[in-house]
Amino acid sequence: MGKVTLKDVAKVANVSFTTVSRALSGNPEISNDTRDRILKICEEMGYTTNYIARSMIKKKTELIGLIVPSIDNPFMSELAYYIEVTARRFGYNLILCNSHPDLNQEQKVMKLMIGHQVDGVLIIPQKPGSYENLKRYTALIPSVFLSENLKDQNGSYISVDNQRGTKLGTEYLYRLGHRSILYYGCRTGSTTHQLRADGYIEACQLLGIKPNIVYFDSVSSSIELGYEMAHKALEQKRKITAIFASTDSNAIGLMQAAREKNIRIPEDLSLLGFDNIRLASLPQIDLTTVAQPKEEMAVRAVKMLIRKIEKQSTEPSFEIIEPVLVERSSCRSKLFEMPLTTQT
Amino acid sequence: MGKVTLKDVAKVANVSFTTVSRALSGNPEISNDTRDRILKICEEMGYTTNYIARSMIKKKTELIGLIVPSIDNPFMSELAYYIEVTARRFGYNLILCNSHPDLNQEQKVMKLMIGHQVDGVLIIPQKPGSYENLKRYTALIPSVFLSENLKDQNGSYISVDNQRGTKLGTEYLYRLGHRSILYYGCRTGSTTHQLRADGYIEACQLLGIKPNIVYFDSVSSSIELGYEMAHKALEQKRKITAIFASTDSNAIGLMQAAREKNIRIPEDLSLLGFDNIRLASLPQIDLTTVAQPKEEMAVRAVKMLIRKIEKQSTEPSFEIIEPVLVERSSCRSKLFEMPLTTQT
DNA sequence: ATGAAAGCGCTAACAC
DNA sequence: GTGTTAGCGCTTTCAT
Repeated sequence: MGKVTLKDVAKVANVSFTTVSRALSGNPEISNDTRDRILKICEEMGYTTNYIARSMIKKKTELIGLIVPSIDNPFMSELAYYIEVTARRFGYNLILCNSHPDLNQEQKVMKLMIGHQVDGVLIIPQKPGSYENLKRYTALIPSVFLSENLKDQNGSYISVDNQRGTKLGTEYLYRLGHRSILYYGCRTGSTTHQLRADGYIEACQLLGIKPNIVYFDSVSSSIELGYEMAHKALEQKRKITAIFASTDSNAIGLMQAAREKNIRIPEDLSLLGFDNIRLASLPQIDLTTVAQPKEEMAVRAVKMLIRKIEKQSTEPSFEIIEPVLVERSSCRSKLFEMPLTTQT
Repeated sequence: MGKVTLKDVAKVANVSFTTVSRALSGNPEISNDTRDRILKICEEMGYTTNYIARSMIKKKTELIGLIVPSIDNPFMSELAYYIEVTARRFGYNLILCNSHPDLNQEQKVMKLMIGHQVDGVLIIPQKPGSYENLKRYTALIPSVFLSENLKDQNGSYISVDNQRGTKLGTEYLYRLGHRSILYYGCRTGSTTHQLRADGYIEACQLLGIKPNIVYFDSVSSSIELGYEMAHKALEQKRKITAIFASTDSNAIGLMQAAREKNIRIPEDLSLLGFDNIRLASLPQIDLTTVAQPKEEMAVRAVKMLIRKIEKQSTEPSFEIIEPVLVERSSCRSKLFEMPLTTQT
């Protein structure tokens, strides 16, 4: 198991180990003959560079830490995929840690990563309190938060324009003829959710319709929660013609509850989601939704982090990504319902 | 950004840096006074151990490499979640790489991980050829393959008992009264799929019913493929009463095709899957399936790898996990259809 | 064009 | 108990 080192190669090639190092690093101050000869010997002996040793000197590991609440969440695993691919494209590898179940754990893995000398950290925060929780460490090392607005706190982040997203969605429903739109599942205590609700309210005011919001008093969204809370919301049914769910998960949970109540989507009720998780595109779901462009977010987060690493900067900066409406089949136009006579 | 080192602390504490090292490592050959004093100074100065430097000497990085085809696949991200949690419980961290799109890439990331001096590698193989593809490197470093049978090739692996799984499933359908069961989506060229088909055939022979298999000529399963291939398979409808899909993805794709053809599941057709991916439990899907116990597989894979690391062993070994039938609503009993008179 | 030597931050073996 | 020294595998001066 003893790995082949520069010294081993040097011995065989009858040169100093410095020369071998030069051959491998493409240093020009070496004759082509020796370089070729050495490279061939390296290949034969199965030499592999020890990045650890190199890091000691270069003070760079080419490692990026990725902290996610839980990688088995489809939204996060998709982000993680694009992050890994992008990072590797720029020569960086990923150390992955789940920060669940609590802020303590999140701190612990952050410390761990710093100990491993990662060049920078990408954090998908676990809770609204995550930024405060990690502040002490993000000051030490280039860090970027992903997917949460850090409004008013001076950290770096990439986030979708949540407010614009709900405004967009509300306008879309309005254009389809909906005038009584319920906003479903605003999580109290989350900046992101606050912004989403704000966008909805703003659009309502602009369009002259009355806002109607169902709040959730929980720390995370899930299909189960969306299902449980749905029954209450669906009681309002007579009045409302469309529901704008704060997340796709909530929407999908509600979808199930609606089915049990024999409320057809979109015939009886239009349903709009937010996030565009994978599930939304499943034929059995086919949910119209306001998409967070995951690939773009991941790519920009990695690029921002690498810029910070290269400048050794911990200065805050941020980028806001435009959301995109993805039309599927869960919303229908109410316009065709109007009797033609009204137009004459 | 210059991090605090042992030397820095030593200077402040007025001791040699060895003493500081001893204080931190809990070495007993040191007075309580100095230890406490030093620990306090470390805390104040914000010292963090440089694992990189430690690794150089210990020749252990406490890092495990995880190679997955694509982390955004829900099955894999779920496995990855349990792997990370288990690994960290044993003091190991994870380096994550996606091996897509090809065997070349898989080799590249494997080399990379070895370069980073990971203590061992966990591989979710990309293709049947992956083992052969990585052989050269798995010989160098403790490695465990996960989720693929490596029958006849001498590598280490953890896999569900695929053959037993399909036997189990077929028997289940038989018990429900099905006698004409189509096996849907056997991928040619995959050992795993071969074993699954074998289990189905074996059960059929034991039960005295005729095997009926639809083969897929592709390298991976997906909902889309399951959907596309379904139309042909559903033509056989008159004769068959149940379909056993080789994977949940295939089952879900077929489900959609069935709906378009107005074939009701389970009323007109029973459907059984394999894997128990997250989607299967979605209320809108609710697919009965033969589950791969993901958590158990992940835990056992990590434990096996750590055992190898501790023994510095590259000897092959394997563990086969028992599949579990998860009943949901996509299969129905045909028994009640039989007129009672037949029993008199 | 090549070699010798220093040193990255740490642990471990050996003195005292 | 504490300090001294060597050295992990590599890159990077500085000589030659």
